[in-house]
Order: sequence, then C-alpha cells, then structure tokens
Amino acid sequence: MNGALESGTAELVPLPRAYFERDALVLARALVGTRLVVMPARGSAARVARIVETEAYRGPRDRACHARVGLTKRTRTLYGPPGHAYVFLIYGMYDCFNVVSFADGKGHAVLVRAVEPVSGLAGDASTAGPGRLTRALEITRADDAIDLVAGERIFIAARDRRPRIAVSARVGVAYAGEWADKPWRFYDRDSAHVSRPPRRSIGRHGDLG
DNA sequence: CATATGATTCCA
DNA sequence: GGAATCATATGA
Repeated sequence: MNGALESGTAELVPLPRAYFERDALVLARALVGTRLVVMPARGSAARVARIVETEAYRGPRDRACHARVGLTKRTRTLYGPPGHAYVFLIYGMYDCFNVVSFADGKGHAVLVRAVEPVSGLAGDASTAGPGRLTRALEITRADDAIDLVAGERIFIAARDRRPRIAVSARVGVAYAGEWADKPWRFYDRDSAHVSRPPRRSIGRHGDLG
C-alpha cells in the first residue's frame, strides 16, 4: 500500500505554477477533468474529487467578476498571484472555491462549481454545486489564499482522461448585463454530478419510451 | 452609521 | 415562490 495519494496508476501530484498562468477562460476549460485533493486533517485520508464544472471570471472588465470593484480587502487574494485558492462567503452561508489565474494583479479566477467523488468522501456527500462541494471537501474561508502549488493542504492534480466538454452561460450572474451571457461555463457532459444537468433532449416527439 | 445585496441552497 | 444569513460595498 503506497498511501493516500494514489489513484489508479496515476500519482496525485500538484500541477505546477505555469499551469495556472493562463487566462481564466483557458484555464476553466483545462481544469475540467482534473482532480482536486484536500487533506482534511493530519492523519485522516485525503479527499479526492474530479472537477466536472467550472466558470471563468476575467478581471475588472468582467462585470460578473468580483474584481469589478477593484482591489479591496475582499479581492486581495483574487488580485494576487496565480495558483492560489480564492475562497469567499456567499449569501452569508456558503463558501465558494476558486483558483486564481493568469498573472499577479489581473484579477482572474476560475470558480469550481461541481466535482464528482473519487475517494475519501462520504458515500452520500453531495458535490454538485459550489456551496455543496466546499462543504463535502471541508474547504472554508480559512483556506483563502492558500498556495495550491506548494503541496499544502489543497492541491490540483492532472487529468487522467480527457472529458467531453460542454459550454454554457455562467450561473447566477444575471445582474451583470451582457456579461451574464458570455459562454464561460464549462462542464463534463458525461458527468452526473454537474450542478445544473443539461436538459435532456426529448427528441422530435419526446423519446422517453 | 444604515442599508442593499450576492459566483447558493433548501423548503413549501 | 421565498427564506436563510452575514461580510462587503456603498452612500449618508
């Protein structure tokens, strides 16, 4: 037994800094299929989950992005160096996990909206939805600004297979006007753990039977 | 200081 | 359809 950080034949090692030094629009697509690894507590098993849904948030010009308000206490991490976690509280009760991308000062990030359990998670843990996955993986605001490249509590490991990817508009950003319509959400079209499953094709006359 | 609101989820 | 729940942003 080689320990917790093994999945199939692929060892789980952190992706390098350079991986995250790309426009959030590029990184959001690339992250679908990668694996998010969290060490909940010293001595307990790693929690591993495959990222199946992401959204790109592209800096101050993007009116749906938190960076639109400029550099403040809240956006400090978002405006920091890529490869770090940006974790924020939404609606007073849920934590959202993001990966800072592109370059220091750009305000780009990728929101992880859904994962599917690989190992170390309770069998009934719900991981579809940004608030649910952080709860299942025990990611909180205390993890804000953590370096995902340094092999600390949280890191991201490469894909072990290439998913088929679908694209849509981002969720929950209607306030952002035309920016709400940008096709900047990416998800694994074969995953059953996407937060908003694509409406199933009903065929020309409805082909349920 | 007061008020509005959100990158959501759950319940009726 | 509507509530829960609170840190942050904005304006007086």
